[in-house]
Amino acid sequence: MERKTRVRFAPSPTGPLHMGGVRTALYNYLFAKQHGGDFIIRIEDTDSQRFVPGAEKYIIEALNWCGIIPDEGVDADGNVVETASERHPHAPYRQSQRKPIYRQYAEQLVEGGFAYYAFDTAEELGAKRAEMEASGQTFIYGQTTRMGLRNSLSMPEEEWRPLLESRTDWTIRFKMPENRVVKMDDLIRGHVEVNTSTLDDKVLWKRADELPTYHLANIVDDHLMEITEVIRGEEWLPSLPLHYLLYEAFGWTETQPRFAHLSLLLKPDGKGKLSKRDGDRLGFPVFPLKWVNAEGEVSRGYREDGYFPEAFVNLLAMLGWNPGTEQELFSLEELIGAFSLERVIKSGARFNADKAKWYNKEYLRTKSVEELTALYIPVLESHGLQIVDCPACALTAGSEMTVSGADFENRIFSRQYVERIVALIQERATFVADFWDIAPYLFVAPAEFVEKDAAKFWKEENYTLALQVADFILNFEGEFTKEALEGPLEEYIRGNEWPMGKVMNCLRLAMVGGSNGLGIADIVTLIGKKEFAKRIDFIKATLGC
RNA sequence: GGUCGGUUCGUCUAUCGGUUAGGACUCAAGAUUUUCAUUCUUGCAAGAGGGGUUCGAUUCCCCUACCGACUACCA
Repeated sequence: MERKTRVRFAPSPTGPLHMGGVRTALYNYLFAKQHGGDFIIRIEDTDSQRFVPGAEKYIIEALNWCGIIPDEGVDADGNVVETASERHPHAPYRQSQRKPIYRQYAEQLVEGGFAYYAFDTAEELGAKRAEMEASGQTFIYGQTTRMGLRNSLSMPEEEWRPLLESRTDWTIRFKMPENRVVKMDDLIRGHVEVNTSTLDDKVLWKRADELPTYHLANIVDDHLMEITEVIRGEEWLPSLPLHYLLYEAFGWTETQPRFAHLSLLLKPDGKGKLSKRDGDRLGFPVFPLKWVNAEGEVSRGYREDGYFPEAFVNLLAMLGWNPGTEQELFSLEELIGAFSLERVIKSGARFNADKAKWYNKEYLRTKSVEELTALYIPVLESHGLQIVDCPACALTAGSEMTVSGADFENRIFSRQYVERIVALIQERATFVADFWDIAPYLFVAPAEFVEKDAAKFWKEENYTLALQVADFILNFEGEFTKEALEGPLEEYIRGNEWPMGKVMNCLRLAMVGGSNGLGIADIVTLIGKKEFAKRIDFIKATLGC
């Protein structure tokens, strides 16, 4: 019988989700949506020791920012669902709240002869491990050692049975079959075989906190939640044989999900997988959102760094997957249509910060001026400017605001003025925050001049001409727009056979403070004649003429 | 150490045995521009090594090397 596609993302709330985790969630989401199925989020908090407050909320907020919205597991307010309902028949979705479910399944395995009780303390095992490592060997709790350890296989029942009652530190371990070849199929990696003789007896359930370990909880919940495909990180591939064997032991092989193991995200340089430290070291975020840990240590996030969620999702999708065509820009909707596990790359992908920026730049170009302006206004305000709405851009009582909507004196600018600027510099930026660095002089007059540029251009033979050009601009009678001014201005300079570059750069030096920036006609028609004249006066007073 | 996985330009990748091994990012050069940026053009740059199989291997097989994951009462 064809089952409805149901996949899950099952993070452990031990810290912020890093971008590799977001990618795993994304691939799960894309797969689910493409097959018209459900994307479920389940919190795997079976390790009470490593629980980090706030991590769960962070994870959901991060996915939400990316547009990865779960069908199940989280309610409309972004809270993990704690009780079952019609919409959430499989709740709760936090494993700590599913505590009562697991023990019976663990006991079921013991009864079936697939698992056993183990009474060795953590200290005893630690000592054993240290002892064997000292002689260059590796200790594993498994088929070669289990009969020499304290468990319900090695001890007579009358001896271990009372221990079950009197002690609270025992565990249930899986009894790994001997010398069996487990044949597995992975949607990405193909056929894989492993001999069980190299595998150990994993702990499935811990009496101490009455919680299962990952392996048991995972299999039980995936089964109960009717998961059809498990798409997870490569670090789980080595435990896949155990998971196969668990499905078999439970008698659930008929509905066993199919597995797909994703490769890891690697460091941009050197060896190893991408880690939190790489971001700090190389200057890019490793996390989707900013995170502050208990010690007050701050990790930057893509969102706070100015990335658009669409760009972040796009770049993540392309890190380890490609459509087989040369298309690189995909919306989430397009990704849903194009995605396929068959085209997921087997090898690890090295993250490249330059490419990440390129994606953002591409998305920034597609944004509307209105949207970008709304994002830019807070940046301007942080520089001490006031942005007001001024549809007419006309003079208002008590304000020096020019017709162009800029009042340099009082540092007040109209939103419409900002929009004109955004339209001009949009394609020069990678992030909205770059807007300021590209053209601060459109809001604040230069207070000083780049020495090198001033020395190069502010020479008598240049500025005497430039000042005449300035007069031409000031006395320009036509409509004071770039389109109207540009032609006559150029004609005037060329007509006099003056050196265009030198003259223009003199004026640019006065307007900008340096020798690069927008076109002179753009700048002067934006800032207006009054501000233009002020800047000319200022450079004359400062550099002399 | 053992088990499993991986290996095409610096990076992300295409190639389903026959290609001048393609694209993107980065970088460089040129053109355009009043400067800068944009844009356009061009360039640099790759099949880890060794054996097979085959008329022919980047592609299939084996070995070696290297990289990675796992080897917890963590996920």
